[in-house]
Amino acid sequence: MSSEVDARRDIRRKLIELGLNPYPHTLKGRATPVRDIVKSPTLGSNVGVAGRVVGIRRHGGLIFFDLVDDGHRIQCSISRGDSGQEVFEFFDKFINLGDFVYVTGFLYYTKKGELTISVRDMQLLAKALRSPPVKWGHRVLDPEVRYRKRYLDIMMSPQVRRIFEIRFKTIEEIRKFMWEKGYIEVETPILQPIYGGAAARPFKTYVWALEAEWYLRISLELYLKRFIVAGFNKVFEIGKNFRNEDIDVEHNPEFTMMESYEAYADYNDIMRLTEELVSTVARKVLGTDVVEYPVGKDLVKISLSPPFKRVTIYDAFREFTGVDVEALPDEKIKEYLERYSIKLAGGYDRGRAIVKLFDRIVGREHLIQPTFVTDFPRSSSPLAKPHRNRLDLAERFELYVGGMELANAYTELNDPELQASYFREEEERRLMGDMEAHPFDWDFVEALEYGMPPTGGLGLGIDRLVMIYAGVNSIKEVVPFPMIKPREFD
RNA sequence: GGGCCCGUAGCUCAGCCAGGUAGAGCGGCGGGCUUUUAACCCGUAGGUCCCGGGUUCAAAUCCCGGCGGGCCCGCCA
Repeated sequence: MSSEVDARRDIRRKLIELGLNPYPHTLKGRATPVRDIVKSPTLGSNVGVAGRVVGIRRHGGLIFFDLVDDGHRIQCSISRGDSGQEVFEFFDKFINLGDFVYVTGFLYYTKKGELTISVRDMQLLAKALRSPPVKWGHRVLDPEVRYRKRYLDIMMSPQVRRIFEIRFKTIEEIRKFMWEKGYIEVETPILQPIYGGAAARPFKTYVWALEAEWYLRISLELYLKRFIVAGFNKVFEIGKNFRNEDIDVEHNPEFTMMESYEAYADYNDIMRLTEELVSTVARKVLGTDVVEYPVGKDLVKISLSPPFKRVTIYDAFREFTGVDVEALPDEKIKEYLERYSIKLAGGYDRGRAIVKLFDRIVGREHLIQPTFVTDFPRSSSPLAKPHRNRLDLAERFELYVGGMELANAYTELNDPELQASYFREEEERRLMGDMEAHPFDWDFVEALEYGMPPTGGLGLGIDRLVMIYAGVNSIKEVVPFPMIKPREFD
């Protein structure tokens, strides 16, 4: 089974015996990025290139091989005649697929017209003891291998590499966008004595120094608002949240959020900010704000150009189901809950029931093109400010794209007395068994008591945004190292 | 939490339904080949058939239990 590894260990040993370090500290010369060489090749010029050997084609006295450097491939050739006996035999005896090498030589085009380096000298930079599992450019297929050994998935498949290029470029462009809007990027604690800002089951941990049980944050919200209380007008943070819940194609227990808070803004301002961000970042990252996203068996064109559609949650029900939920008596709503086998932890609550029904019936299926769903029932949104025109609603919106909730935002609640009473409601539900009810955060209420200006806040799911940008419908495709059970080493 | 599917060589898979010597292609190794590019030709090595139990003269194959993975449903973003 390990015969291949054994053979390569032999080569490693032989090299050492010959006084050739299989893992040298430095290159013998200068390496130019393959990206630059491919972009504007100067024929006949002497170049030095470093990379991984991902393909070898032997033709007797001539060998073609492919190097990949930072995702860019270039072909090299070694021949007895042009490269010399010594270089030829070094490659033949000591180089395998997967090795990192440094080569110098001259650029030319082969008969088939491919840009190639005619190698004159080479240096082994790092010996690989294992061969890549697939040929370069071909996808690793076993999903378990892909997720467990993601480095192989990325190494061998440019399509997979591209997804992560999109991911990290997206994060970079979001930062630039927010900076340009005058937001300051801040940091808040990941370990917290009281978690909050969302409805979710937390991860618990123990702080030895304080002899106390703490939590990993489930959102960034309550600490960012403390920054607004502190007097910063525009803050944002990009960071990991942790929710101790199930793993599926839209959820990973550890996921990345961008949250922002802006003093003197309301949720209408935040809608404009959000649609501008989503389209601007798309254009920066992809060069376009029109994407294709798999919905069921179809690839659907999605336009991310502002303005996005705006619809209240009640109008969305009317539009997509023909049902006037607003006018339904509680008994009817309970019937619907029954029909869709939705259980409400913590007892029946009209507002929260309506939101659940919305998630189930409307959101996933109908909201493919970017849509702001607004004005949620107040009782479902304990951190949002009641609607200026209707006390039973909250000034809240969710952004849906591709049937996924991408963002959640409020005109933030800044009345400490109301906030305390909403926390009390949550506490009651918690006592009635709702594991995900918000815990009462006294310290946060006290902060509000010192005065928080009118504020608009946004939470944006980065992983899901990247899914939309990359056109993939599983969060595992965009999380570099998705959560998976560890395996014993064999 | 519930359901469905999958697990055989480094990789992709066949063999399982209908029990009877463990197979192919690619990759590896050896040989040939000086313009190939998923190179080609010849040869060769390589297996805990996921694990444990049961049925049977005989289990990769049938049955039970477990482990791992994927997908769907429920819940959350």
